Amino acid sequence: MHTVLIDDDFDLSKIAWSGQCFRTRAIDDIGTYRFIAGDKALELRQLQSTGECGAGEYEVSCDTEEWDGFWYVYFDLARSYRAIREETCGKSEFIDRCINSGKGLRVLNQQPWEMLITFIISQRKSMPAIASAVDALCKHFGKQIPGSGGEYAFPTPKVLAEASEEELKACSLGYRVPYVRDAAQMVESGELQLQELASLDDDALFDELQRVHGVGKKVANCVCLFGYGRCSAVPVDVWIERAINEDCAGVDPFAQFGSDAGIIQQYVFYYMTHRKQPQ
DNA sequence: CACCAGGTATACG
DNA sequence: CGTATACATGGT
Repeated sequence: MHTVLIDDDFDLSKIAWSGQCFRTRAIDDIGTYRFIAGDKALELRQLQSTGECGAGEYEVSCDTEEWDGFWYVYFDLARSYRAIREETCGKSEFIDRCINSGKGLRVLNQQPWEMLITFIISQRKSMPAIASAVDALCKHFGKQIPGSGGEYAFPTPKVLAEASEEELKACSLGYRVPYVRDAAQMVESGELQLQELASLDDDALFDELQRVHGVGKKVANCVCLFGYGRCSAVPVDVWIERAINEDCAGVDPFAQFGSDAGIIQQYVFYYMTHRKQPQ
């Protein structure tokens, strides 16, 4: 338990409900959030604000070593989101509106395995439904995380590869059960080496991921962006499609942002899913 | 209680 | 090649 100073955009609420991590919880009513990644859990809250967009002092539940070695990377704190906001400002009225609404967002660096399974599950599910299915999967198949307040780690490839169809079905995976099993078996057998894929270029990584049954363009892009830090990857789902068609006159607004396109996509996704207006 | 959800595989023409 | 359709199940 110690405090850290974060000198950049960092809005826990926006990060938590931005559709990239589904195991986050609001712990109390004073702004404490719990994030779970792999076999680690972290609680944190803002103590003091020193700037806009959530910059300031935060109390974190881990030690300095774990913060510097893991969570600093997880929260992508080496990147200046303020700089990205400033650089992109003024290029598009719509994008400006999205970024303004999502100020404080960050794109998290999560684990490829967890992203692969989570986004296979995500297809044709609402965000609350994704969260409950992933939760059920972790409770059924994950190890308890000591001192985490009863949280479970994300299950290993081995455990999911050996799980029965009935056990997986009990986690509300529906027709995705064979997808999850196949993915787990490919990883467990070594047919798909997630660690090795990190050395591939963006296009090769994108193609390799789609060898998995149930992984198409959208899920592959999510894994590239959220699991491998490929910030040029733009997952296009119904919300982004809607933004392109209804707010951008059918013209893709992301390509112009090059290696930051995936980050801009996240602001747009946040805007589209949080704006008060029935489409 | 219909309707839709951070899509994809498969079957057509 | 492009377009149409089935898919399981939970939130709202």
